[in-house]
Amino acid sequence: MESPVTIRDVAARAGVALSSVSRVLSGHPDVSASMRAKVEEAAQALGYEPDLLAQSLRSGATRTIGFIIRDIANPLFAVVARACEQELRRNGYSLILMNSDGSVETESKNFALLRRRRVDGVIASLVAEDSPYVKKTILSLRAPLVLLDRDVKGLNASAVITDHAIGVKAATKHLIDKGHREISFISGAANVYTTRNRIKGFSEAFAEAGLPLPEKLIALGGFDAEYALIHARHFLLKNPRPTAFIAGGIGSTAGVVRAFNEMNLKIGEDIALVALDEWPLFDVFATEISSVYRDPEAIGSEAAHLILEVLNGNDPRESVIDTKFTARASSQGAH
Amino acid sequence: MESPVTIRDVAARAGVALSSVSRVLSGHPDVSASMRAKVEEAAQALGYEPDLLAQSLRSGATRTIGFIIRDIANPLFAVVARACEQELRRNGYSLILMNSDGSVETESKNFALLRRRRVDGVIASLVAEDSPYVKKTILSLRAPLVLLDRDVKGLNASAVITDHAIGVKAATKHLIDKGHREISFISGAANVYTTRNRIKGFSEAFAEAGLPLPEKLIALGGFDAEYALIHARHFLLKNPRPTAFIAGGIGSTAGVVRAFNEMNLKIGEDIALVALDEWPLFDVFATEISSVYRDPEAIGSEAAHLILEVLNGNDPRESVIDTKFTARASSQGAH
DNA sequence: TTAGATTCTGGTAACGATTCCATTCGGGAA
DNA sequence: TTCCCGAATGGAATCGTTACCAGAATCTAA
Repeated sequence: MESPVTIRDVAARAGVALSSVSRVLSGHPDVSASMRAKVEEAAQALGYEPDLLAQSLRSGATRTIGFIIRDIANPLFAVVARACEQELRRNGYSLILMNSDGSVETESKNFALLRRRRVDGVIASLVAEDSPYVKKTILSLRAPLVLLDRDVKGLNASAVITDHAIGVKAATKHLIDKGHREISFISGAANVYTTRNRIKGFSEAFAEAGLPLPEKLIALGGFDAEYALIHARHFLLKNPRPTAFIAGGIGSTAGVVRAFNEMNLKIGEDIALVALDEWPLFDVFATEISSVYRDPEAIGSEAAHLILEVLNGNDPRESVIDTKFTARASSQGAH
Repeated sequence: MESPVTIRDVAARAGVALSSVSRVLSGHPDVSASMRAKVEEAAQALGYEPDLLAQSLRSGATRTIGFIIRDIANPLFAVVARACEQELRRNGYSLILMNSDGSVETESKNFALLRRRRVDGVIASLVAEDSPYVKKTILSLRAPLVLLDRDVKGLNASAVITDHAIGVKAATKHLIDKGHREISFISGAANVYTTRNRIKGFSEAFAEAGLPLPEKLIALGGFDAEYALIHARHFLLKNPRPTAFIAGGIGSTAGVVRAFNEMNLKIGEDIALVALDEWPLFDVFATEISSVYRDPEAIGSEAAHLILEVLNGNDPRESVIDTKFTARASSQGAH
């Protein structure tokens, strides 16, 4: 009910000048004890709270970080976002969340809006690295940027990079060792580092085994379940049929497994599967699924650290998170 | 590289007054065609973008909504948040995300920070309805509020309420019909509407069947997996042992199923289970689990609608989302 | 006692936008 | 020609805060 109380009201009540109130409240050294007492009493009595908007306008810093992501409902990224928000909050920053819905245009609009909101920095998982918007949009941001698993040249941005290759390579080698040759790989498009780095691991394993890459079984076009479903279906009708699948992400895994179900293929018996990334209740309802795991908590808090570093005057840098392959029942021998 | 261009620069380039530029850009009717042309040319040429911070300070509206939630990594709430953000974005609002980490103190601090940030409204899923902080904190918010599945008296807030009772009652009736009597119910504390409403459905089913409520098998204390694990373990060692479990939420389900696994109980054979809420890949890796479903997309977009309604001058109101019980293999007869 | 340095305080100009008020310039009516 | 009204424009105040500058008061040293 009471109207918001400003520094002006505090000054009036304490019987001092605006500037003195400001000095007391912002901890300036040149204030007498009596002045401090008067102002603090008045501020307390009136329940004064500084207006962050006005402070931001004046100081140029909003203590606000933009977080742009394809889809917060991807459980991996939800954990990334949580860890990131927690760490930023501990440091006095708030997080503005935006989904880009898989659209480079939406993403670009999101960047523009964050710029107009004068955020102090942005953490982003780009939809694509090669869109014509991207570089222009980002360069005009005039704020530090942390990329999540993306590699865009000439940006001077920080990045949290995941070493997918190491985990995918181990997974692929494992499948090859088990006798699989016709291994299908379904994931998002190659215009993001994530995919390229995974394919790198996939290819290296084949090369080291002296085997040809099964190029016709690779589908790189979308992280969504629908894309994976359509391509898994298609591959499963081929002759020879793939004996194993590597699904690049939670959405892809959902699509691939739906295709298996449609064709009544039992995972680990009729068909092998390795999932890249795990999801909630993985440990109780997918205990048999071999996986390549990355720690989303680490990614989120590392992203926060990187942006805070730059805000504290340090140079942008890259930080690498590793992945770990775990073999389970879903990736046994080929028949 | 270029320093940010202000309305001042535009005025200088166009050779007109600040106020004229503002009038043109904000679509005021009293501007001549030539003035409009001059200003628009200058704004275009300089790449002028209005500063939302300054606009907010002046206008009193930040076009920003706070979103306070226990844990964004709960996949249900991640979908709620996505739908909400999308809808708000379409209407020109941005969303500030804050996790309260299950702590009423953190929650209270979050509210205070949002107040200082002068958000236009807040959407919140409270940790508890009865904490001493809650009402004071919320009343001092001075902005419209939408509660998610919470019932706090005397607030004049909007709310998106889920009718859990109907789904839980159907689930409980189903279990009773299948011969279960010793049904355990594990969920969060009763100081949130969610839990009370679920227990209402649970109780009603027993009452209508003329059976006593199995009070000793009810554990209401936490939505987290750990709480559910500990209490499920404990109940499973009782004599007589419960023959069925209802797990209140995704975390609870995780804990309960872990307890089953520890004791080598096979779901649907040795023990019956109904999960409240579904999770990602439920349809492919938990196809046998009976569930009570609520649509998180609907909850999120409805929350956005409710806050927009109040921002447009309407009175706060309540909106109810229903739930649906689906029987599957996990909830067959007792032995 | 006085010059000079040190505290401390108040007034005022920003930050970038909007909005009210007053002024100017036409055009139309008497 | 004079008067008035409306359209168009510029100037200034304002949102709530911080920071600079100048002046007053106190203190130290010669």
